[in-house]
Amino acid sequence: MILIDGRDPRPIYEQIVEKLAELMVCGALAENSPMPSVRSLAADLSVTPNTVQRAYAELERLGYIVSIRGKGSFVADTAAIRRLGQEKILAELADIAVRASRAGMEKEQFLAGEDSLWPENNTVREEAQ
Amino acid sequence: MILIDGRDPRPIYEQIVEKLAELMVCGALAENSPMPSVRSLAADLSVTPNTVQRAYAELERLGYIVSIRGKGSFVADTAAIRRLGQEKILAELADIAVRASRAGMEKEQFLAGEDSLWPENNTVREEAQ
Amino acid sequence: MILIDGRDPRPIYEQIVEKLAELMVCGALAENSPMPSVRSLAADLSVTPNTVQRAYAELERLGYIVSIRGKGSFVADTAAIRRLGQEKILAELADIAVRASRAGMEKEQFLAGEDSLWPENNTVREEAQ
Amino acid sequence: MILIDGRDPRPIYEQIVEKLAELMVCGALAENSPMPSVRSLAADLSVTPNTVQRAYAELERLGYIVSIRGKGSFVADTAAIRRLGQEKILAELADIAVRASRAGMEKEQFLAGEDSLWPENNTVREEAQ
DNA sequence: GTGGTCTAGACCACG
DNA sequence: GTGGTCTAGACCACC
Repeated sequence: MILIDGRDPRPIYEQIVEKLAELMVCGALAENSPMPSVRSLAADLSVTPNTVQRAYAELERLGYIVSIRGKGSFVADTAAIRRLGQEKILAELADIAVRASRAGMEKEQFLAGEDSLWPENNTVREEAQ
Repeated sequence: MILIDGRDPRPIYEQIVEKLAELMVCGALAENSPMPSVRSLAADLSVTPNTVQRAYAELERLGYIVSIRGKGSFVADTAAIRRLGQEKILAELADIAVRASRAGMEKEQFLAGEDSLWPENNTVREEAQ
Repeated sequence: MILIDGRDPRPIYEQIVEKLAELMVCGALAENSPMPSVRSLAADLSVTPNTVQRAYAELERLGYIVSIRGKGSFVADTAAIRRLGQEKILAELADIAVRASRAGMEKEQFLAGEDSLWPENNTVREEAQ
Repeated sequence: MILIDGRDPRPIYEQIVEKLAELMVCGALAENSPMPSVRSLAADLSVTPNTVQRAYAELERLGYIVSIRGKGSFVADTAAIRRLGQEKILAELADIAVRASRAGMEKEQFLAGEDSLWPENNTVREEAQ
């Protein structure tokens, strides 16, 4: 389902949070559907349940899931999650735009790169990797 | 010259690296111009020279500066640095694009947001927030 | 009659206890009147009878109801319950007062806030929020 | 400095958070003053450093302290903390007021109790306990 | 020295 | 079975 990268400098629980959040934003995890249990996901990832627990706690704090003691964890309102995700992406985009500007890129150059990088184009190009 | 943010979770030396790299990408630090000495910069930032030293080492590893024993540190080939910076930005842009696509954003929506976020536009529009 | 909040971190049985206790303190459940049977309330709330059973046990321990084997559960002496509830509230009030004092609030400020927060006032004032 | 209560049903780390937050709201911990280190406080309280660590993480998330890797943890802007604390107290007061109202208390009764419970009065009365 | 993460195991309350 | 807390000990990066 998801994979953790030992070379990634970020803590494991944070990688789990990001991967799972992405799956929800993509719509791969439907609203109200049950998350894998803390223990089972921990076994799958070969990490201690404690670490998964921490990731789930973070996800709940961010409003991505709700955890119910004795019943399990469930993904929360998907529409809100997608909205949050899109806002986050636009914020990152704003940041990258000012950095591009300071790096001396022209607006047209940026938009062009932007245009050609959109995934639907990539599928047409069929590049390796 | 540059300022350290105590609330930033990243290590201090990394903040220094990023700030200095940005100054080079912007062109604020000209090619071959001498970097401030480790000790003077450390005094300016009120950090231990050890930390600045580490930042300089990282900058040299990244190819942003060259250190010459007994003479000091100098900013390296600016054009190459800018090129590197722009490539890095495009890579990040590609990543953001696929995530936006997966989050259900339309290409037009993305490009529009992109267009309006470009810094020079923002200064011109001056909309009420 | 009462509703369970899935997002409430407290255990379900505790929510049931609180809701029922409130109904008694309000006077909505008259003295000696029969409580709904464990099974019927469980069906109403869509929880397992086990959970309601636990709530009733807690209510009996607190002196809010008396259970008579083979006959059912009945609400206990209402006057005493109300008195208990009021004492509990005053105790909480005392705690809040010392904390407010330590937080640097003036007595007048506290009493004023107190005055304006009384429910009957709120309905009368109807200020724009 | 602070004491944890084994009979308190709340988790230990939460008790620590509350106690420390209170000390800051009271002004007992001055702005920018260093918090005890995770390990030393853990030793004082006879709990594992992990538990104190969690409490500190929560305090940082709430904006009460800032933790700097390799340097220690420091109490944040005291004025803002006090303001937050006072708002929290007023919120609790509002809650308790509606409960008192529902419990059949008269507004005058509530305000009177309120008035006599203010700590400055207590010091005059010099009651035991 | 500091804060932060992780492990391996245990216990608890809940449903 | 579930989520949640805690322990005892380890390791890491940073200053």
